Amino acid sequence: MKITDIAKLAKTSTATVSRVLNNDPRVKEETRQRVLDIIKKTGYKRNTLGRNLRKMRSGNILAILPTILNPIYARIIDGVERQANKSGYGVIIAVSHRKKENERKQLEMLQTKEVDGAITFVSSLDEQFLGEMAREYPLVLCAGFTHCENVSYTCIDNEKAVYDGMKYLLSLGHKRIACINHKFSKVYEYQRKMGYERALKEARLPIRPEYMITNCTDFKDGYNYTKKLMELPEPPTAIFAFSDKIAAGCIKCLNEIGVKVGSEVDVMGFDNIELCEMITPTLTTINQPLEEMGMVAFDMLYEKIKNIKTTRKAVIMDHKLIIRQSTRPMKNA
Amino acid sequence: MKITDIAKLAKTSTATVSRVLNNDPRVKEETRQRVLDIIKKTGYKRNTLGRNLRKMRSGNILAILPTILNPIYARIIDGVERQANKSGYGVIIAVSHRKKENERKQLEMLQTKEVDGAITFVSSLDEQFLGEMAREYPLVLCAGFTHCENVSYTCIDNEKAVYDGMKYLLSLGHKRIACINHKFSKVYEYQRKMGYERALKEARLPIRPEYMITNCTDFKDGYNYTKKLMELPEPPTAIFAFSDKIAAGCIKCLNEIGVKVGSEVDVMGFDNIELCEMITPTLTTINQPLEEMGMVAFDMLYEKIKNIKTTRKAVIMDHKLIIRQSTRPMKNA
DNA sequence: TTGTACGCGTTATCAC
DNA sequence: GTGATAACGCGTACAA
Repeated sequence: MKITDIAKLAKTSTATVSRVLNNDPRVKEETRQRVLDIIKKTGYKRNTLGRNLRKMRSGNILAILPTILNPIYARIIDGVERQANKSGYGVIIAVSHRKKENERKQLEMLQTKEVDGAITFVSSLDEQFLGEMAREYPLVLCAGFTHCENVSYTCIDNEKAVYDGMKYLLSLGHKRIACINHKFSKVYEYQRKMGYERALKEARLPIRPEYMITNCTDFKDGYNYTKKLMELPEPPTAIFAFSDKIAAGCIKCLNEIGVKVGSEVDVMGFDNIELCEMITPTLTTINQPLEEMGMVAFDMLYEKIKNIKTTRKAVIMDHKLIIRQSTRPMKNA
Repeated sequence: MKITDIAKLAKTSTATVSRVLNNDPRVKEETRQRVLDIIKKTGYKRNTLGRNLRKMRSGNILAILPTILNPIYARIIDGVERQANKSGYGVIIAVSHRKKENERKQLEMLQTKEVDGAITFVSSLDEQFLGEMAREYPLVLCAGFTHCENVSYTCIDNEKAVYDGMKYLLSLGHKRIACINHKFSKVYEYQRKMGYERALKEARLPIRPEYMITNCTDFKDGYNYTKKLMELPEPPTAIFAFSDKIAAGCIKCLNEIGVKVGSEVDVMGFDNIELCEMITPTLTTINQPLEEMGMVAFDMLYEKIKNIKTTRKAVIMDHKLIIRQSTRPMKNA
């Protein structure tokens, strides 16, 4: 059943049927009804494949995730999907597993017109390549920072977020604060490090390399590094982990070696995922507005799809300190 | 740049170019090279829109999720995506938010040829409607059970899974075991209830309605219901929650009211999500092979896409008891 | 081994 | 308001 069949049955032309389907106002009410009747009677559904070819668009966008198992990305996608849905776009997810070749191949879907635009996250591709793609195709970076012209992006101010977290820990009376950073050499990791160091400098406290853990990916790493930190001659009195899962690893470790979290040693996370409320003690953290970032990312992409000439945009979202049980004023402060 | 341009530049026909693009062996090596050279030189990429119309397929499948925020679905999608990727299919995600109208509209994408097949999860649609769609289009149910002809499905044996969990708890010496079931009136919830009751009957223990909580959705509910359970004149000595998040709520509550989990009261979850290892004590649970279920679901769908006439299939996956710290032999057993 | 010619289903243009 | 017709880019049956 195709548009020509409907036209014949309604004794009109394909053009008119198409107009009805697209709510073109210049169709006589009587004709419209006749066509709609036939459509209803036959159960005709328009074939999107033909439509897409004619309009030279796919109606889908691509979201390239490093992994979907991290709830952070799930939440961002939730925002993207919600917003895309409103504009009638479908969201195709592609998992890069942080492999350059995968991401490259996935971005090719822009060139083959399989998707009308793409949202990428912490990218493993060089900025040059990204920039070249963005010159020709709608491309947006979400939850990350880029120097690239043409690539719009949205993220929080990571330097300030960590700085604010540190200020809070310092205000509790901590003098020995460790931080645990991620593994992948991304701009935001550098920015977080800077925030950590700035806060210490302003407080006239030393920056101790043994307190600055890097190459930490997940829960298990958080657990292991915490053990090492606590074995130092002068262990820290607070640990600021730059992800909640890592912080959960810290807490797990401290619980096991009998150190009271939230009195003897404070722990702070980053992201504010569901987990924070589930562990004991509950986890103080920095909130990232992930759903909103996803929504903003889609909106920026949509704008680019509608008019590729729009200039690049940066939307910096607000972070927020969420205080829970894992941090408390020091007794001897 | 389209296929005709390449044909002209390579001094051949569009048919031959198309053959080269599709690795048709009956092209002279010399011609093939000439075409490939031009393709490389011009950076030509084939337009998928034209191709899709011609082949009357979209190259995408749809995954209709109740929500993407539950890590369970994220893990299933991981399996689906992985497998789809191998076959060159894209995965479009659509979130139904458990709304009938949403799900219905999303399934329409099959009729409009926007997707070549669909995987649905715990569906809120009546079986009749699902069955009708499945007669015409490739449709698969993942992590759920259905009576529908035409709808292939994959899931674990939920009755036996709960039964096995109960047998384990009984073997530890428990005589008063509560269970906390979900909210949505799905077949699998009924099956789990049956498993719970069968185990009690076989052990000649009474089935106490006050120990059978229902309408429990998430962490917070688990927390609240546990409080109520422990306020009973005869509180249970073990709680079997039919989701890990709910179980985490139980543990949280017990921790707070000073009841030792894993000695005074045992707690058991369901699903084996990451969380189980992160909380204290770690959570005994029933593992569902979620990634594998996603992979199987895609494979079944793929088979249907290739040949819609294939008969309906059911793949029952193995569950597994994972023992951790939240359960232990009772002292006085 | 290659080329010609047509059709996939829709929308846009133009003429009426 | 409406209808005829030409694209959109590709794949393939058929002929050579």
